[in-house]
Amino acid sequence: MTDTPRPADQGDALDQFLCFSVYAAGLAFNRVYKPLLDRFGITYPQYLALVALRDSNGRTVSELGGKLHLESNTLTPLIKRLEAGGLVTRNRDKQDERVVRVALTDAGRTVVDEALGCVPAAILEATGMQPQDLKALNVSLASLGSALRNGAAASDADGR
Amino acid sequence: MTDTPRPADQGDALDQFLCFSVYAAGLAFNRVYKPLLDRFGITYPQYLALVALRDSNGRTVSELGGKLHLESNTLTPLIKRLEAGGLVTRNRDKQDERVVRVALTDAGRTVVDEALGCVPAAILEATGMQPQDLKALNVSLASLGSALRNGAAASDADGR
DNA sequence: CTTGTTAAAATCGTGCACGATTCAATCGTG
DNA sequence: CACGATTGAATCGTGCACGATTTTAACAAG
Repeated sequence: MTDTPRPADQGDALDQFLCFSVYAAGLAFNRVYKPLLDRFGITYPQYLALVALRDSNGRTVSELGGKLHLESNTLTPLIKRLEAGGLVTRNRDKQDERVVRVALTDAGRTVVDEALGCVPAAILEATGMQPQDLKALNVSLASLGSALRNGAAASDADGR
Repeated sequence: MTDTPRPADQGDALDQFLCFSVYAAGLAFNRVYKPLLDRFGITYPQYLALVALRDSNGRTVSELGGKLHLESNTLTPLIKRLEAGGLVTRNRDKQDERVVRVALTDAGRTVVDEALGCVPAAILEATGMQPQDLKALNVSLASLGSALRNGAAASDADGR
């Protein structure tokens, strides 16, 4: 533990790629979250969806997708699994039968609240970083993400 | 286009989560990479694997996994797809028949070199950020990633 | 009312990521 | 040499992410 005798992950071309750091950090987050969320019987994307629903319950699949940056082809099965677990309900909107509104059940709200009560603190500790550093990193990454999303649209509108 | 008239992705709890910024940035990177890599017939993880191989050809599956932070259950099928595409070869080591050595073919090397010739520049442009800012972000993220990986190991050795 | 169009969600096929397990080769010790 | 333990890779089942397509509902002329 005092030394990591694996000199293999330094100095390679991959380490110069920001995209790889993002990719690897995503994998690492997933692995830290997994044992924490297993106790609630949910996965990491499901956790994100539940947190999004907590903020604005009864949103449509599209609206949820807008927050999570996912389409219905990914969200529909995920939400159905949450429904099968009794954490959310899915109901067609009476005014517009095309849209499906997703809402937390009482059990679902309990799970999110309990998870939010302990998971973020555990994650914070796992990062070993100061809250203000994490916040700064969060701001940079959020702006990177929206640049990548808008940039793709811009090059479409641009000239191709 | 000058403005993004969707007020839906600001101010939510998710936006306060660093893990979500990492997750969303990863999705966004994937979407920018996809059309760029489609022309070479490879996926984003396959691209990362080829770049890793370019640095140290003939590495074992485990060594490659050490660089990419992946296990054989993920790498084996990925490498077999690269082999099916004629980009790498897989050979059992003569000294130790347990290990499989993966090497770029000439076609594979050509693909990586051509991809590296144009893709990184396109990605840089898509981020719309200055190289030094990206570099700083890369350093922060790399340290976050290794903290998350070591933190898990530390809590293993720590009190359990 | 009918027909063409748009919009939201769902469905399908492929590839990734991972926990758990299996299989074969190597090694360690007797 | 033998045999239990370890190691490296592969296999299997589940869930995610995505492109492409389909289905159903709403809407807009005519």
